Amino acid sequence: MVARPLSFVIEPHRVLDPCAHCDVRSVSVCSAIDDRDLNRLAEMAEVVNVESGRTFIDEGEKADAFFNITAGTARLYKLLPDGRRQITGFAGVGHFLGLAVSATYAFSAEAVDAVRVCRFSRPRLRRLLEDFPAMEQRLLDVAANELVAAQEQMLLLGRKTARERLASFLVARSAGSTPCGPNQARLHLPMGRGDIADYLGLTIETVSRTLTRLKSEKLIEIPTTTDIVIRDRDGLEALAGGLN
Amino acid sequence: MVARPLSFVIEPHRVLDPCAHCDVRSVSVCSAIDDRDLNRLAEMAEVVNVESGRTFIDEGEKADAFFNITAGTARLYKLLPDGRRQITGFAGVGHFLGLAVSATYAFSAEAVDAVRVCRFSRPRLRRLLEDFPAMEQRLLDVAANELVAAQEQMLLLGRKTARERLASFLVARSAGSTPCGPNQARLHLPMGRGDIADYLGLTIETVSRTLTRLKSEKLIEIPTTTDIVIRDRDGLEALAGGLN
DNA sequence: CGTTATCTTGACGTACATCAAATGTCGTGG
DNA sequence: CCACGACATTTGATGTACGTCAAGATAACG
Repeated sequence: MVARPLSFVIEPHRVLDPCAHCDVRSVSVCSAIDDRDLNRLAEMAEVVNVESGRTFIDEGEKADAFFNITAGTARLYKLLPDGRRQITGFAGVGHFLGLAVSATYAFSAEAVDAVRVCRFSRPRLRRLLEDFPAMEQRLLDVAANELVAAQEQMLLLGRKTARERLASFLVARSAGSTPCGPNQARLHLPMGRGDIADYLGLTIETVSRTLTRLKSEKLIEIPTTTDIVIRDRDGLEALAGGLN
Repeated sequence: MVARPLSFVIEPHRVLDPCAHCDVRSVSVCSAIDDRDLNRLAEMAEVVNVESGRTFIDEGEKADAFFNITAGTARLYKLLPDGRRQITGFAGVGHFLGLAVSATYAFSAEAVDAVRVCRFSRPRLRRLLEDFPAMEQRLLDVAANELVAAQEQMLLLGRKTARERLASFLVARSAGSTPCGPNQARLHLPMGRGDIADYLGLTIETVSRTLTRLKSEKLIEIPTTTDIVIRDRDGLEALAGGLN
């Protein structure tokens, strides 16, 4: 596979008023725009498909666009010169990316699986925001929520044990997943162990060992590497919160 | 020292139009409000003095106010039930606090030294924001900047060594401090070793040891425990960035 | 100028990292 | 369908950076 300058496929709009038919709008910042103004949003949006593993935001590059994820999951990360990586978050459907004041991106983003994004040019979105304060307010809410999540993650990275980190990760992921029985849930992990490790500030080996330990303690089951069943949600939550 | 329900002193405004004479306005979000509208801001602001060590925001409590720091430094932190503490940031003059969507505060805030804050009731500030989109935009910028800082801190907590953490901390603190010679700077640390430890995800002992090591390596000097001189800013920055 | 909190230094322990190998998973082609 | 190779995950043996426990040394304070 050869790296090419333009590494993703751009799909020109084929339908009229694509935003009106967007099934992701309800969970994204776009819901702040009224139905009758959707065409203004649509004409500046560009649908981009990013295949698994491809980078679509590069830390340090000129930040000329915002992104809204409409399918798949992306990992957001920062690197140290020697290759150490910290994943700062996983961005799923409805997630808004690129909220930077600076002229360059502060992080990189890569597709974990097949990702589709709506791409907005920065200056055009800026202008849109001036006309639609509701959208700006919505963005402020999003940013405030991310800030809260970031603080929670700092607590995890700075003060929790490996076991507590994994428990926290699974509990957080289980929010909005299919509950299968009382005190239980089944969840799918699109990212590999390496991603989980770099998200939790651990190594692959420690993640693996800790998961098998949680399994032996009957807190979880691991039917496949990418699917995990929470057997004892309360126990896991207690662990995540620092008890035990 | 007995804890009392109302643990800080409220100073009623004595001057007319206090915001107009506020020497902190230029570095705070309040600068987004036009001179002629300042009275609207002033009538909802309340100056509060918080003495050293006092808590003025309690994680989990009802979030009924925003704060703007006008003097001193506060530590923002989260606790685990067994007492483990992670300081998520130090808030200095001009810093805006309380940007939470949720009904309760996501963190606690304590005065490191003597702190003075402007306190705004939440509903009233919300109404003000509706009338002044410039203020809202300013808040969005603030939030975006904090998000960038939070991601940087996640990289620090998840992937940097103790030596790199201290170097990063000192370099970050030296931004905007008095430069005393080329490649040098003098900086004051209002917080103790325990605060630094809880901010960097380390223990007091490791912070102390690492500082003395940086001193022995001629990267810094430690004239007093609360004042540090950076002798080799480039070396410290390289270390902070993960080189060496 | 004692008293107490904070900081530093030392000796030792441990949770997690590192290194290494075995096992499992999945796509590809015979 | 099965054999093969590439890669991800698990498991094991060992190392180490940082934590813990315990004194001293400084600094802060009445």
